[in-house]
Amino acid sequence: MIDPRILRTDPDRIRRSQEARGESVELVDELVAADEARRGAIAGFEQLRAEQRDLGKQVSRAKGEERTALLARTKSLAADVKAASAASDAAASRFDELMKSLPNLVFDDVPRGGEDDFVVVETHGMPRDFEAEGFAPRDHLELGTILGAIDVERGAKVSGSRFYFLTGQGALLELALINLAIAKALEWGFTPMLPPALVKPSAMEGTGFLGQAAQDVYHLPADDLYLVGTSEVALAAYHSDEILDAASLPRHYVGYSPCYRREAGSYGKDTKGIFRVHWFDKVEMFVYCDPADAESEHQRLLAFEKDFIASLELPFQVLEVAAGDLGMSAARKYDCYGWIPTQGKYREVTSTSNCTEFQARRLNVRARFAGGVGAVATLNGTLCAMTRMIILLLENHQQADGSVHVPAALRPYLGGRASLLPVG
RNA sequence: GGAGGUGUCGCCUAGUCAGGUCUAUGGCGCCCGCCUGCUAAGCGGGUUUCGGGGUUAUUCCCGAUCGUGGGUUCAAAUCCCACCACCUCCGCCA
Repeated sequence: MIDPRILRTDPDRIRRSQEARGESVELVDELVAADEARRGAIAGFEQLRAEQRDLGKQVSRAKGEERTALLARTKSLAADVKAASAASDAAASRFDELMKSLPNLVFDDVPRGGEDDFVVVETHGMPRDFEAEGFAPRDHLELGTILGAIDVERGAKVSGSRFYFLTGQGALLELALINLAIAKALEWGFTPMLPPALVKPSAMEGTGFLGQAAQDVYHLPADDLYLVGTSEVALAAYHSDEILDAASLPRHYVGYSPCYRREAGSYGKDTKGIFRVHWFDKVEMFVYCDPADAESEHQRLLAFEKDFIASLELPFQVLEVAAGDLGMSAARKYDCYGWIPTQGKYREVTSTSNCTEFQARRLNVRARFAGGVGAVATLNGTLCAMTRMIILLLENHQQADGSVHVPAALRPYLGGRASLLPVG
């Protein structure tokens, strides 16, 4: 939720953002009206309540007939107070509901447009020329089979489409990636976290995943719990309803958890292999900071992502995502796209969002700053999404014989081996 | 899942049985000031959070807030109901 005060100071700022997102601009006028109504209702209630309190004191002192007379007056007043209280509650929750439907404010300098209107910020590394090397690259599924690393057939048998098993070297590869990612994050000063993958509705709602993204989320109705699509959800809710010491900011957390996504609406898209799956594991960075530092923290998260991908010797690009393609909670988002040889293009492998105070307001995460108590800013960024990173590693580092070169950074976590070899 | 206990504005705590100056007590911690060569002690003041209003430099006024939500009542920290969290014990389980 954005700061309601902006409605009275700069509603045009919200209009610009809504326009950039391609969302309703009329919502702003509704919000202003609802805010007005809310304040009126509250003022009415407060006045009656003060009267009631005064009369109550008189009653407590009065005796005999005077008391009887006062009781009669205050009895009718009580009904009015009750009605006014209900009216102000209703007006307040109407306003809150509207505010919750409002996505975060996009920064003015975010590129305009939709999914295809991203801006390529940087390009790192060079895709290999397999033709020059004299062989046609195998896709990750074929490599995974040769290496005995990925089993999608049995994944489908056991759990359905878009499920897989990582087996043998594949399982070891994921474990190595986790360890490398956590080791790097520790060097950068992050606190490691193993968060729950099941969360309450408030956590899901607070992080902004129950809006337009709701159909992509698994829900367990028997317990009213949600399966998280990213550990961001639990990490953001970790400090909900808390007032942090400003001196403890910025707080850097790195979480590892499974991620579950229904992938509704992506039927027929990326059906081959493990590019788009209902479950994968991910190491995720999460930051709580002073809103004034959010932009610089965002750049740091992006730098960490780049460092990690580069350490795995993979060619990639950094994109700034256009306003119309931002999630509900992001004010700005950078994606890193890694090169996939058999697709001949760059595909998403990491994503980092600056959510400014949006999630913190909804989850009530505040800090005691010099100017008073206020919402913090939250940011998140992928350090390593396992399935996609495995795809990039297998495809980019494959050799003509089906073996796969292991980047030096990963070797210590793979028992020192320099390549993954086909299994008989 | 069963039984019992606990939940008060940072921490501890008084108040709950007998509803009404509770406008929530006291201590610790913290902040400001005084005193002092410095520190400590001492003394004085302040110290929940949210919302509304007045000023926008500080301050001030009003309403809500005693785990959460309902109910009873003119009036609820206090009485009633439901829920939540934690603790102890029992059962089950990795």
